[in-house]
Amino acid sequence: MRLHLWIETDTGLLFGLGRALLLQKIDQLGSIKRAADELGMSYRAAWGKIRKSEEILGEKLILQGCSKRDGCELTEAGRLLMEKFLLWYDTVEKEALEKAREMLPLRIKGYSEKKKTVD
Amino acid sequence: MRLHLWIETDTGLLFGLGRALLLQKIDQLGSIKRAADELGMSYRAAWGKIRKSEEILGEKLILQGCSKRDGCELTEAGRLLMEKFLLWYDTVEKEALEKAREMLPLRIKGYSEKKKTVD
DNA sequence: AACAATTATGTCAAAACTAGCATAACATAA
DNA sequence: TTATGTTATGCTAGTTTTGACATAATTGTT
Repeated sequence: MRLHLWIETDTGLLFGLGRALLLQKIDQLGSIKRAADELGMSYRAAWGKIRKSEEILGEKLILQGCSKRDGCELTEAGRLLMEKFLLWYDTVEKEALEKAREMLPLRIKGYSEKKKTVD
Repeated sequence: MRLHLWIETDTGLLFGLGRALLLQKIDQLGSIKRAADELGMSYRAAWGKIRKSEEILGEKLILQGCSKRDGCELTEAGRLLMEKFLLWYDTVEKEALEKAREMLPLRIKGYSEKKKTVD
């Protein structure tokens, strides 16, 4: 059993674990392309997701105009959001699952803790 | 700012606020049809959603074979799940939003608390 | 028995979303 | 200055999800 959890603002934001992990990978690898490859998605998809998030947040998450030969990196805001979000997500997910165990009448089968890539 | 939050098990369950509120309405009104109307969805859609949840849960949520003239009502399991889920959701959402305010670097605009129909 | 309201489902179109192709532009290395 | 890898973006086809239509079957009312 696991949670799907994301944030949405009035303006329609949609920022969830997927985006955060993508930003994390970009940060680690210094390239949208390589991050996309490693996460098994197309560059187009990765780029599109980030763009949409930026659009709604009204803030750049990725440095533009950075080297077009060697990749790209996050903006300060991007890195901050990514880090904080992952922290928040971890906390909330843990609590929510715990509470679910206490409060919900669900026969929980395997209880497969999703392996987290948040190291 | 608000949360999207639902539960998914290994078998693919997908039970979220929408389902819970639907069950709640059915419980209140004693009819899938009337609940669907009131929630602005088609009977077909409402029925389908419930069916899918039942299927994956392996448990009836709605009494079948009940009057086809005057409506239907929840099973014991259905009512229990609905009630507990709404409680759980409320708790988790509140905590998550609070933590978000503390932890996340998001400029929260209107902070429109979603009006809850959980009375 | 005839009628009305509702459950229960199949089906098929429509709409939303996703994936992938194509391509321009550009920066850096050689 | 040519080659390569990447950012950046439009567009289209394919897939998945959702929604509406049709229609039995059933049950209570009159």
